[in-house]
Amino acid sequence: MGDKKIKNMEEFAAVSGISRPTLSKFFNDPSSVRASTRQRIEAALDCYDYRPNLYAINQNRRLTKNIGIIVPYLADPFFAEIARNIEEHILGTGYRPVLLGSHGSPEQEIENLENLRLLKPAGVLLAPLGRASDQARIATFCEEVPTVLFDASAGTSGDAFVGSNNDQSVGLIVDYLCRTGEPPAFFEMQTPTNPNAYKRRHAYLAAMERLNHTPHLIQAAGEGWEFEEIGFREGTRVVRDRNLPTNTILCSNDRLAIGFLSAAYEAGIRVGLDEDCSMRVAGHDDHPFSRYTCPTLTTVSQDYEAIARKSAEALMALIEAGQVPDSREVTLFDGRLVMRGSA
Amino acid sequence: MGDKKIKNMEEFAAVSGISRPTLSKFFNDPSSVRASTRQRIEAALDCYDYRPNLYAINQNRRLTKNIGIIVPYLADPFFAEIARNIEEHILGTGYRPVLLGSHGSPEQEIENLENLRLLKPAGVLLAPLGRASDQARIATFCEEVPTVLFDASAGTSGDAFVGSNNDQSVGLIVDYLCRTGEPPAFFEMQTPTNPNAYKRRHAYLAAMERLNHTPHLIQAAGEGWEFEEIGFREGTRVVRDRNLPTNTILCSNDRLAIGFLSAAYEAGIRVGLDEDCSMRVAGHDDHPFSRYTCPTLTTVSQDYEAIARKSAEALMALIEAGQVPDSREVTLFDGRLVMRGSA
DNA sequence: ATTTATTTTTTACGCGCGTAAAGTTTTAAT
DNA sequence: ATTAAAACTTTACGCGCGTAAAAAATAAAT
Repeated sequence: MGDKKIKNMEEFAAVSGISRPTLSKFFNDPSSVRASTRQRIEAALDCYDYRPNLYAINQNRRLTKNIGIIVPYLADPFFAEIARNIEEHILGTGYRPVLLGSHGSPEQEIENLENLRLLKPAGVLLAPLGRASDQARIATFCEEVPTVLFDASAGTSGDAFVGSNNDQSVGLIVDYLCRTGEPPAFFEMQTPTNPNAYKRRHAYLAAMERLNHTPHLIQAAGEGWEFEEIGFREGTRVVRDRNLPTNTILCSNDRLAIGFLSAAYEAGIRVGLDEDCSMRVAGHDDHPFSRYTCPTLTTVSQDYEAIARKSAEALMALIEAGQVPDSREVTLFDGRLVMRGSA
Repeated sequence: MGDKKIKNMEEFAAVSGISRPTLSKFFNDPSSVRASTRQRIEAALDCYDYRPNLYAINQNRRLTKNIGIIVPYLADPFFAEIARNIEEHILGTGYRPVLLGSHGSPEQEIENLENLRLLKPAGVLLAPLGRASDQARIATFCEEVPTVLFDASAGTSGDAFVGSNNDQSVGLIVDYLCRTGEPPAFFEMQTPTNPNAYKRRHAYLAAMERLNHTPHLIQAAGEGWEFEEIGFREGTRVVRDRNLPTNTILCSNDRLAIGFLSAAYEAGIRVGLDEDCSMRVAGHDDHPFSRYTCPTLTTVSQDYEAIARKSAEALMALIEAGQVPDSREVTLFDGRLVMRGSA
């Protein structure tokens, strides 16, 4: 590392013997200068502690090297994990990730978009809240900034969408549950905030019809992002009332399932595949915590890594193309069955 | 909201009839201009869509209105939650929070500090990794930027520290466990990454001595931040070997406890207070997920809100003072006993 | 060695705003 | 009404870098 402090690029040009415009090119893209000069610059950087002023750089550039990442809820390990993956991909391309969480609030989501706009980002990766989102303003934003939506869509906003194939994944777990026991009822939120929830509901209905079984929806009341709480509360009601046509429950997502399992445990109902178990519960997403539930949660995994990679790649492609694409690319990843103890 | 787009402050000065220097003052601090002019400006903002260029603003200011927040691991809901609280407090003061996660990596932590330095932040709130942190570089950073450490300390770096009173909180739960049954053994990581872990170990030893009980440490091997995994693996071994002097386990943190409970469940051991239970397990932190474990986890809560508020306040005080304080303020919050099903 | 293409240097201007200084207007106080 | 203080306007300069254009230097190709 360097020792002597350098004030600005002018000064660094003086001590390194490289002209300032060339240095400017180098700092914007090291590969844009001749290899020999690049080495000279890097050698100088070893002797002198200099990094260009971020604000001066971005003031004149129409587009910065910032990439915004917005997720609906950072306290949900699912999103934290996927955000982490995306961050890593972005860093690998020499861009600078800026992570923002919307805390489940549509106002915060818009606020985040506004703040990002001030950063003049090269592009944005957005996982919208879903139903609660201000679709119109998101659409406006997407027209101004290259944006890839992931996890959930918001209308047809965005130049690309990366998500999971709910038809396939829900079909997979319904198939599995039917093969290994009773057909499942579907446990979900009555008015889910996430558009994936609707897709999963329909996928469940379709899968049950395909298999010639009567579908059964259990719809929990409740708003917001406290899914475990909702799963627990309504799960308690479900196991108390005991008027289910089936003892196999497929939850719309793992967080609901975590709450449901907790409710079943409290009610003294054994969940799982053993002889003495009276109920089976499955989830969806392979949430980081689902391998530590009691019993461990059988679920369908979303391919976090693939979604993160593809989202980042799609955005980089957009940025490099430098123009709005002629068509909106949609990528859906298949889920993988994760057989654990609960079903 | 405004409709007409304004390019820069000069233009906005023209249409609003306010001089540019006054506008500059206003945008830096709305309360620094006369109430009547403030109203005129705000009225103009309603008609015209203008926000000052972030980069131009910060270029000349020696200190920006940015406040950096660094947590060791964003995928841990504990840190996600505390970060969210801090963000809210920062926003309330008119500053702009910038959240960064270190992904459990000391290199990333230093990288985050370096990146923050480029942002010329008014101050930084840092929850260091702990033992793995590059203490020297953190110390250097703290001398250059007003910094409040929270959750964990790093030597005596930072102008203030806000954390929890491990002596009190561990003493509290040890007391409780002893009053209601057997004295607990202490389940922890052998080489914990977090300095709190050492404090808790000592607090446990002290509490047991005070109560005239023989302490017993169960030290799990393992590195990194996959605490549930480590708790599960070593928990499995512990319940298999069954050579414990006690059937009450106090875990150094809730994430270890979550893994441990899962292990106990898998081993068919009932945990809790009921007649048919052969083991009690308690944790520490009141992790967001600990109310959904099976059984629900008895633990000591850390006062997230208080830690977040005090950290933010301490930093704002530092910033407003505008100088290094004569003494390093240390604030420790007491824990609250959270009695649930597991002990 | 000559030509040509590529890269670097020199020179110069501008981005949008912070901010200092001096002059003017408004407000508050007597 | 007079005076002093506070707030505002005018004018002007600078921050650190992007970037365009023309000239010079270097490298590659014949």
